[in-house]
Amino acid sequence: MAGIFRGQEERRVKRRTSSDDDDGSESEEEMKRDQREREQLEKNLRERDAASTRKLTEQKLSKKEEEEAIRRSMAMEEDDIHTLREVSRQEYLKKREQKKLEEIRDDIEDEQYLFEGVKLSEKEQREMGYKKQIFELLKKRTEETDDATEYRMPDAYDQEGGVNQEKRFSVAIQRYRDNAAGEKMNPFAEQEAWEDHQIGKATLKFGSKNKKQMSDDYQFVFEDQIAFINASVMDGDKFDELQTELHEQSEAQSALEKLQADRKTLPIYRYRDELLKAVHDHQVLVIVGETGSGKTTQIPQYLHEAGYTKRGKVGCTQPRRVAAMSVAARVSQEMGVKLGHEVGYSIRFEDCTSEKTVLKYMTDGMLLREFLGEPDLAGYSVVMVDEAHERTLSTDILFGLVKDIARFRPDLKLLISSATLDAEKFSDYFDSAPIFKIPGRRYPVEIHYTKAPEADYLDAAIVTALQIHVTQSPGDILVFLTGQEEIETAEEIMKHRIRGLGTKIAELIICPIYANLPTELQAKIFEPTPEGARKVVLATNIAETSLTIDGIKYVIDPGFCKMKSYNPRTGMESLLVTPISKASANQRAGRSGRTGPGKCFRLYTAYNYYNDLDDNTVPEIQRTNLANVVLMLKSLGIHDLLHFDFMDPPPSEALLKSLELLFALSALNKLGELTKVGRRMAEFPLDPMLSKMIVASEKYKCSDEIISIASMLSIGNSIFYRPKDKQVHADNARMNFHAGNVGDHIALLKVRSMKRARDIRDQLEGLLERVEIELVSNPNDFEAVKKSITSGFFPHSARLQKNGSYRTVKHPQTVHIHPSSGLAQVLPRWVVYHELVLTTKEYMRQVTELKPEWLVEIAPHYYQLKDVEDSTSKKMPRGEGRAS
DNA sequence: GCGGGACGA
Repeated sequence: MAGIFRGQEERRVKRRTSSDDDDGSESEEEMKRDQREREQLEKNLRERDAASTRKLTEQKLSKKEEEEAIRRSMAMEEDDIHTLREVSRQEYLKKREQKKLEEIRDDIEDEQYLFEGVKLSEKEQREMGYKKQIFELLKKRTEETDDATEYRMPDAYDQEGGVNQEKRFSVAIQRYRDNAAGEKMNPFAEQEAWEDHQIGKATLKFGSKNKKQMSDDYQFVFEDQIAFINASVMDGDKFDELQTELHEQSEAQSALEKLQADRKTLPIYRYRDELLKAVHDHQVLVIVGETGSGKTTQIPQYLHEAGYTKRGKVGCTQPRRVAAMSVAARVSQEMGVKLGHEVGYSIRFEDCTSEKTVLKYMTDGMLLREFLGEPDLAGYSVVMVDEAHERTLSTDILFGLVKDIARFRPDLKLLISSATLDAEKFSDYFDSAPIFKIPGRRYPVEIHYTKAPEADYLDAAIVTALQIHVTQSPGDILVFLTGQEEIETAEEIMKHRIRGLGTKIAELIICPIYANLPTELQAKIFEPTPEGARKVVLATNIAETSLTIDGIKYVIDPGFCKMKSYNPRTGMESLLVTPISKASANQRAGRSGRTGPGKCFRLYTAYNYYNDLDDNTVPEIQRTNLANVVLMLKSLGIHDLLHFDFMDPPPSEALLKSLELLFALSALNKLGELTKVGRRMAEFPLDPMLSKMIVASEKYKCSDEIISIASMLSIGNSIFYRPKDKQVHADNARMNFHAGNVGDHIALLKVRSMKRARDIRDQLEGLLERVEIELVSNPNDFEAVKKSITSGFFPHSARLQKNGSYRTVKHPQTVHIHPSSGLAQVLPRWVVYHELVLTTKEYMRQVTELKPEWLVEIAPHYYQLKDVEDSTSKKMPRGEGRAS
């Protein structure tokens, strides 16, 4: 059974909450060790700085080269923050370089052999010349850097029995510094960009036209070759002036001073005073900060330095937990304070803050929760909504709320940070707030479009990947696909084709990645590519924002993703393969330009891009079930939801549907006011139907079982990992839980081993106490459990029809039991379901049998006797499918 | 006969 369950092992850091746990009580030994570590670190840094200064003077870097070196060192900042799992980059870069060298040498040899006696055109001769030139340059550099740079093996910072947080972040920071130092020594930084460009150009030409086709081995790949047009270049951001502070400070005395010096090299540093003035003059400010500008780490510090934290905290929201954690860690290092003291973070299950905390990083959903306890955010003097362009459900609601409180709290400053495209829109929404632009640092990305539309994008993506592998210079490939199944198919086809090509091409390592993949398999994509090989990462949208993979130089973008859409009328959710937006396409392209110039191959035409794609993705708030949003807003005292100031209002039908549901659950009274039940429900960070189920469990004395079920239901369907090759095995394992056909909800009770579910359960247990519900276990009374479930889910009832399908009772539509359900073969006469999904059919997921009379008993306001009178019962054999 | 991705005092 192991391996079937997806171990949701998020890296959890030990809580270090209260301020009193280390000030006085830190043991002497620890202090000594800390001291030793600090000294060692400082010593290392001094040595490195000295070496780098020497090197720099020797090489007499031109201003431009220096600029390039800084740019490179900065580009790594974000990566370090985002990928703590990163292994030593230095080593990887070295290998990559050697690989490049060998490949070019081989290329030159091959070509000399192949073109012997063939008359080359002038252009071809010139390209050959470039290659030889590049080869010489690379050779020279490899020899030089070999003795100049020290390579370090990755530190193991995950120890058994817990994660040493200090160690872990210090490793990340150290690595960041190593890279910065290492890159500064590279006198060929600028050269390399040119080389990459030229290599790409040269090999593309040779590969597709002449050389490779002469060899039969490559025929297969090139039979169905796809023609691309290089239509545009997404420019790297330029910054006009060079900042020399970094080098002036290179003899810095301590690690902290060095960090401070590094801060000054960020693009944002030059705008510091201007920014502070703008914040002083305006209450709301829209900040456009490109990737790598340092806005997330620096702005809160600037505000702190300017004294804003004297009046209250500076809060900065992130859409993702890891981002909140790692940014906070970085900032605490820069400020030289312990994480959780002056700088802290707050995410679900983990509050790493104390009374001292003045800079607080948190997930956007967390700030939303804080609103419930502190509707005016009195504790904050500044709120910064970062990555606002991602438009998560939580940010959209935050917008409305902060805009509202800003009106009666003139001392509260709001910073909204977004990408370029949306800035105007944000500004308009916040009453024409000024826009403050900060340039970032990014490498140029060449965009290629197909000449003609591709009918089969999956096949086209595979062909393109192989095409790149054979013809383009080293650098890993990232392919965006829509889902697990597609990724598995692509992996199979690719493996098959590679086998067909035998050993004539370099090794191609295929790495699938999607959220449902077990963590240990996910780690594969972060392993550095071995020498002589190339990695191709087949990813879902997860790689678009949530994780950063190093070494990606080519991106293949078929232009599709799966998107959730919600039909408020039927209450049905579905995942549709939809064309992506322009914003999304650009985000994808940008993934190739993180560590060097990159290329993006779009499997659609330039015409498609400009005319068929939407500018922005439809914000989540317009395509989701709003029941818990409505409950939350109601409990914040916002009554007129239809006129609430949403930036992009959700369809009113969705709002009305949610209000109707909350009324049915008796969370709202007839006037639309929150009831006592509703107030208790709002305490739970769950869907209202689940909250209601918990609240109702008090009456049926089975709260213990119910919160287990609720936590399992709320983590959704990602429990069962079901890889293609082990489907049968996985299904058998799952069926074991359904022994006795007790219904899907109760079957969940038997699955207790998942960490995330446990976390949620623990949280819910705490909340039970808060709303004064006793934790009572009643393990053998399934009827009580089922009645509790029914109390929350009675609007989701369905009745069996003669043909084996079901019909929902209240808003009649035909549905089916999902094949993964334990009741799929049993077909009870009456069921409640957790959710409706539209996939190949209209399915009810998570189904439990119920007695129709319960509906009238539990929800007399919702069901009348005539609704549940079994008109078909006379035609059906008695007793069959009757509730037990 | 079946899964985009985040997120929650």
